Amino acid sequence: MKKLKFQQQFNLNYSLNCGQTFNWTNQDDCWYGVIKNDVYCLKQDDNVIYIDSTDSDCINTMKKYFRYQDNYELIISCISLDPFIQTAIQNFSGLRLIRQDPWECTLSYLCASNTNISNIRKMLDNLSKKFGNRLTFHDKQFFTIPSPSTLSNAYLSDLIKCKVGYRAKYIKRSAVFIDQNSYIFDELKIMNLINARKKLSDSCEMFGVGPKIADCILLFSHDMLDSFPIDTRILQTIKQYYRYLLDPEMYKIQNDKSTLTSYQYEYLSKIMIDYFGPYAGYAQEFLYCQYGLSDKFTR
DNA sequence: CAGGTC
DNA sequence: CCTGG
Repeated sequence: MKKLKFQQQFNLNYSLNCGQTFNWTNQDDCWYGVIKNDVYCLKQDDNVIYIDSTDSDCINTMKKYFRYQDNYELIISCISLDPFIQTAIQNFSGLRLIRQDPWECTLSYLCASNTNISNIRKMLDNLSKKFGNRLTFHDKQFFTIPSPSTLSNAYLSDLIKCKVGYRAKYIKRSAVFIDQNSYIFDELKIMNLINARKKLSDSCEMFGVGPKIADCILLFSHDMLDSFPIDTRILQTIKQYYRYLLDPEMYKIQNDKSTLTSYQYEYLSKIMIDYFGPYAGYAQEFLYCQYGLSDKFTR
């Protein structure tokens, strides 16, 4: 058992359970999760997390994963721009963005279209059980998230057995592409958000990745903290609390339930990033959680 | 109808 | 569109 003390605010539950990541489970008063080929068991006490893991370098892995180096207080002060987000920040104080592995993040969000969090968890769990490697820890079974090469060789029919539905072809095609072109993740890291999003969502090789999922991948696994993914919850939040930031012409266009056009998506994204600034992604996560309070929180 | 996309 | 509530 090792320990990691955070100098600034940190809340493990919020960070793992706010819909950024989908393969952690709370069992026996401990958060269990798999990252790459290792199992981690985490508990929090004050600002310390206790770590039990198969990873001998788990302290450093966790420092990276929970963005230990981020200046949390600075970030919070940068985004505390109005009473609504201030409430969200108070309600979820200690929530941190997580730095995920690019492929694991991509696969998770390929599963995330047009469904709910509990179903995303099930899809990922099914994929891991069927295609991942089995690990044993604390007498429990865990499974790694399957690699691009494994999934690129999978039969579509076996993917469909994992209950991913129409996403099976997205997963298969993206896995084939990433297996052959894993360098794309390194290329993205040195691009700016706009170009990186375009590269991901316009690429017909990354089938199933549109602007929203691209923004999630860039925020959660490419250190683009300005990325502000706009999903249904965030769209509702913008309409309710940030409508005054929008050009009235633009507001008129999206008053129904249909999906945003890419033009509308890019417009809204720009407005919100201009407003919240370089750490807009942190703001997005607080707003996402806050919406969960005012609604049936499925998890 | 749910953290969209083709 | 798949699928589950």
